[in-house]
Amino acid sequence: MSGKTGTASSTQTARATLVLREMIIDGHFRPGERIKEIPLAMKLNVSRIPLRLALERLGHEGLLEIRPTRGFVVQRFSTTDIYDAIELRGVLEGAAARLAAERLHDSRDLAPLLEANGELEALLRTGRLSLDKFTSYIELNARFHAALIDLSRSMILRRALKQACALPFASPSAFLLKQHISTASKDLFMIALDQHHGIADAIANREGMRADLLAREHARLARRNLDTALQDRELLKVVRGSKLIQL
Amino acid sequence: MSGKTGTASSTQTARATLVLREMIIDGHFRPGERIKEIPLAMKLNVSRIPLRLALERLGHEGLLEIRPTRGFVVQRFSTTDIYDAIELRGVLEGAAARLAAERLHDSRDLAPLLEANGELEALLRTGRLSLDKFTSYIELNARFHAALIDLSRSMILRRALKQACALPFASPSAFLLKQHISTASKDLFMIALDQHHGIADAIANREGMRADLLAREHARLARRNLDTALQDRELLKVVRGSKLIQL
DNA sequence: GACTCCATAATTGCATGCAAAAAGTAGAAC
DNA sequence: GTTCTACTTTTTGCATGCAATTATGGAGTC
Repeated sequence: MSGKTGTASSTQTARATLVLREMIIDGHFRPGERIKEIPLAMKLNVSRIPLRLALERLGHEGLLEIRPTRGFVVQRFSTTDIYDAIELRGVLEGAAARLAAERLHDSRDLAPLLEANGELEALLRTGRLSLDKFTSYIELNARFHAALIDLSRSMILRRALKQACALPFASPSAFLLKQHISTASKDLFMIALDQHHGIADAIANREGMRADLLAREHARLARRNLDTALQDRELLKVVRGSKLIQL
Repeated sequence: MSGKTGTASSTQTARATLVLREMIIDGHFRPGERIKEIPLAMKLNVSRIPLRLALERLGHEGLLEIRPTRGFVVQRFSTTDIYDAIELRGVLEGAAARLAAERLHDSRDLAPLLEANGELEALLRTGRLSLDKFTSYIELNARFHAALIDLSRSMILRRALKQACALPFASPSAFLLKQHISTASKDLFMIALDQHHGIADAIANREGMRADLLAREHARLARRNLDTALQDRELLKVVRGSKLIQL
């Protein structure tokens, strides 16, 4: 009668964190709402201890506000917050790109970055984007960004970037929507890829400043996508975490 | 017989977090050492639940590494990590300064920043630095940095900066040591103050780029202090968190 | 009608004990 | 001498129940 409800994960805490994160992002709670442990624990079929740990984690991720001895409250985000979260990612990825340029020893280390770019290029060349190509795109894009932070060789920066990307609308693929495929957005993919090439080139030439600026500008592409989404209410509905945004 | 051992704080978790943080920073554990809950709980006079929560928090601060279902391990830092942590703070404060410049509406909002600078100036003018003047310096310096992040009007950036400064050697006053007072370091204080003025001036004139670069360079002063400390083993011993550094 | 104060209800904080998983250990087979 | 395996020990994960804290509602007072 316990937690055999399908979602297989090693511990109750991990399970609760996963489920609760999705619930919050999907808007099952009102922003500003205080979360009550006991009813929620019953709903999630876990006891209060793992639930508490899950709440704590989501608090550190930024989805919940931690009020000592007074529970957890669902965080509220303004559009400015979202701009700032994207800008923050840009600043951090910019720093990573600069460090990558400054710390590059062997140009062979660039391989993962160049590979991701190569595959992205191949993907975009093959005519229209289908749905599964879109999925591949997201995955390859993630690989590029992972390779970039690897090149920075900075544990500190990696931690900070991971933290920044924990917010659902801050990740590199936050505003890449299936719905965009058919519209006039292939241009944006090409621009993004060009920026990828630029970043790789800058790092290869040890042009730290250029790499920094390009990476920042690259992040601002997400901002443009956000603007598109914000103008179209229907589109905004499918954006992950949009329920947490108060316009 | 319970936790009436003096250290008054609202909850067991808060108490445990406080004490444990100091223990880790003071080097009561070896970097890389796995922390065992039960003995530690007995040592701290708390049960395992609040201890677990404290461990979790310190994990998110970056002092501990979280290994799911395999406990917590004391984080190990290289000198590069410390440089990176300082650089990260510089990048974030730079972004804050730039946003402050871009978002400044009313120049009267600069008051807290200018006030802190004014008092710092007065403090440095009055002859030699005594010990309590040094304490005031640290406090005023903190006020300046708090005012800066306030001016950025960015909750996101504030969160990120707070997270970055959680590491003991990343905070703005990390390498300001009592031991520095008498040595040839008044110059550094004056340089720091000059940078403060420059940042305030840049913000007042809405020169975002200048504010950004000055704030970054300002953070690098900490790096210089770090270099001084690294060259002198005796000095390094009194640096907060130095036991976590493996040379 | 607003305010204070108190009683009651709701909610979080925590200790204990047990179960499950991981780490460590010894012995046997190769 | 090495590797695999079974067993023991250690350690983490979690549910329950109780204590302490905080919110709530209502009576009394100004």
